[in-house]
Amino acid sequence: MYKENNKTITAQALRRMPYYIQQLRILQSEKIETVSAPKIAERLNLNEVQVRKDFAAVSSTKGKPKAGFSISELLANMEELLGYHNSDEAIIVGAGSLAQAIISYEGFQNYGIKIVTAFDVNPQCIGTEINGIKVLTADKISDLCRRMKIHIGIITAPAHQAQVVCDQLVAGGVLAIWNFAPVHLSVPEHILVQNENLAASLAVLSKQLKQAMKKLN
Amino acid sequence: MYKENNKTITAQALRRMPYYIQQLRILQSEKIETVSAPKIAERLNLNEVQVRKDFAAVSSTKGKPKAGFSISELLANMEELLGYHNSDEAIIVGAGSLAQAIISYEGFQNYGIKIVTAFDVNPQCIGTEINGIKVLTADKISDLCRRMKIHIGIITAPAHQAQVVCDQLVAGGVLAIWNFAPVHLSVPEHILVQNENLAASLAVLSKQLKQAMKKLN
DNA sequence: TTTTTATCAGTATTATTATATCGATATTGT
DNA sequence: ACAATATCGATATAATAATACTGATAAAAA
Repeated sequence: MYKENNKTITAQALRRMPYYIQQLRILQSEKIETVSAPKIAERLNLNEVQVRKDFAAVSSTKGKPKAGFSISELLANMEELLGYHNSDEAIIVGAGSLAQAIISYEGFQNYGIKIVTAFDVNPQCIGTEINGIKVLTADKISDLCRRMKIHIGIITAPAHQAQVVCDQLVAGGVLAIWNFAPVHLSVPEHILVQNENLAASLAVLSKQLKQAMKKLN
Repeated sequence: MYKENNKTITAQALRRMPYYIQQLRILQSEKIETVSAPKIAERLNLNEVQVRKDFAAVSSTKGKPKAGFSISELLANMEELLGYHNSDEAIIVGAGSLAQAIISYEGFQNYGIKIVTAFDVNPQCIGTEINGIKVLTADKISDLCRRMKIHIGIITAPAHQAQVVCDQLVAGGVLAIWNFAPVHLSVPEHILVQNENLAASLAVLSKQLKQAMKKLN
């Protein structure tokens, strides 16, 4: 749970923000200026009250009965909240196809994160470029992080290398780690780890599907 | 929330299963036969009670005071739960680097999902292979899904194509969609959509980091 | 054999998140 | 100007998830 000008935004609400932004942008491109919570709720298949609360939690101004909220203000508030305008540099470790996908991910920089270098252990990759980002040898991780004061590390290395890489990042002074390896990472207390575990999502999907199929029979 | 032999597994517990499996496998490889909830909790930085409840929810046998749970049984139960042994076929739409990463993802089939074909609109990709999986032209999506009775579709296409692709999948009889495009998909009631939104995770990470940095100053 | 101890199962409590309800109010149409 | 209506904010309730507590018990130690 996070606070922004004495308002509280829940973790779940934060995860919904990108979807709101997407919808608001669409409306904005249609020259619409205000929108109500129920309208957005309908478009995103969410509960009306939930959307209104989320809007209230980020919006710097109040919504008006009947009219709703100002789209441009909501967008500005959400972008501010998500750190669109203050970019922080990041590095990525493991220069495989996942790294490539992440590097070329549209709207990455919008979230205040800019990938400056990639690392890999494979000598074949080293020296090459991915979307304009150089791939360096993995021994230099801590060194470069320290010199460039990098705060964010992204791990797309294979599971068996993830902990080693993680330790190097921490040694280099990295504060937040975005981990795509399907393993738990041990880190000191103060380090943030955000796990992006395909396996976990797959587990949920697979289970849900099993349920759904059972119903069909 | 899901039921398995009159036990209830929460969605959150399900997401933790892959982590448990990972740890249990490590212990098993060290020839250890039983493990207690607090031990696993410590390794994964989780609450002891949470782990015990999760174990109780999947385990076919009870844990023993002082000794804990049988590792091999827990593993068998978790694998069964996640559908390790009954594979369902899936297709992936959008044959870019993300698709490649997913296709080559280790242990994919473990979750009961096997990718049989990829699709793309780009004529350059069509006919090529990614890790042994053929890339076909996107017009054939519904047709192939229907003919092969595919139940799972994975969308790695760009945001602006996602809804079109989604509609084609639904038209082809797909029941569950794993969506990597950072947009909301409109689907009929009965279709399952699992969103894997990098933007949403990034939003959380970025916000957390901002908080953490504030503390440091 | 008795005591100690780690762990369990079950129940209670708390925290978080989602949804429902209701009176107040700005806008629209009569 | 007035009534109808969509939407708001606020408060209340419900659902879900996490954590704390307690007495019972199997295994290890004395």
